[in-house]
Amino acid sequence: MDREWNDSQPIYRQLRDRVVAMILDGVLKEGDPLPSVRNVAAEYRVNPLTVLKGYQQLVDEGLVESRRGRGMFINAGARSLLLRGERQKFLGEEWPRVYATIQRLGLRAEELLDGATYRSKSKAQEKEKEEER
Amino acid sequence: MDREWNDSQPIYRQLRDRVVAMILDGVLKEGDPLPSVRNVAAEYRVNPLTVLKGYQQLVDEGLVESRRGRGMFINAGARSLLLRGERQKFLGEEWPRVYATIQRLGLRAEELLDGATYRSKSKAQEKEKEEER
DNA sequence: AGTAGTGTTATAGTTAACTATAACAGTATA
DNA sequence: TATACTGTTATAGTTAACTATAACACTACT
Repeated sequence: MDREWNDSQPIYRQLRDRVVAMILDGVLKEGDPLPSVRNVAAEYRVNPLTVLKGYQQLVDEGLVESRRGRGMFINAGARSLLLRGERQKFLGEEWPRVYATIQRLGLRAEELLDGATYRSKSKAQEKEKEEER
Repeated sequence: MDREWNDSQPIYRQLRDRVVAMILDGVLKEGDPLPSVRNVAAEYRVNPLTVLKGYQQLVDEGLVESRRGRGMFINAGARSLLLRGERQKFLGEEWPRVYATIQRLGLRAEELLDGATYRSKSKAQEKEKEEER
């Protein structure tokens, strides 16, 4: 995990998103405990209350269960619940905005796929003239 | 323009982004005046200071010039300045995050980009089985 | 001169996010 | 029982974003 925060969103929400990412990536499996509130707070140099707030979101979403004195644990079904929910949220809210931006900036699918893809599909990366639209 | 605000970012930054979008889209051309601080404040039911703050960002970025008593005007060269800057910002910061999300959700970037691309390159849109990873 | 537009500054209050510090409450284990 | 982990609550202070209200400064137009 990265130790840096983004100023475009509150820390507790970024924290929530990171845990979600770890669940989706399979780094955290159902039944696994989350790293403890205090540990995370120490490691990321953040207030314990901020961590708790992020974790509480996960509890409220039904992804995580809290057992006092033991820790917080990923619920059964969390991953598929997430896949459904996050997909819908992404396609309905984030992607339309992102796509509009892409259009506006006159970016091409090739550029985007090339650059960011680690499994470099290595499709002909045609060099194209910088069009100003 | 939309009359709604998003809770994921401060209003003044969303306002800045909307003006930027209008410049990129050619709705606002160089030399054009921005809608006045008071008008925007009234129309969007937002405090004038908030609008001013959004506008000031544009001034600080060199996109807009303010003439007291007259209004705020789009600078010459604003659009190409924006194209360069926003492209870099998008490719360097936003797209990597978005791309990671797409991967995580098991969505296909090609489809998302393809689907709506105006100059539909019509690359073989292979239908692939819904993998749950 | 007067009026109605502009941007700008001042004062002051509310809320959300974050922080520091400390204590409370439950569980596991030596 | 003692210790060391867990989550949770309490108290209080800072900062950024936003708000309301008002005044100031400048420009254009009748």
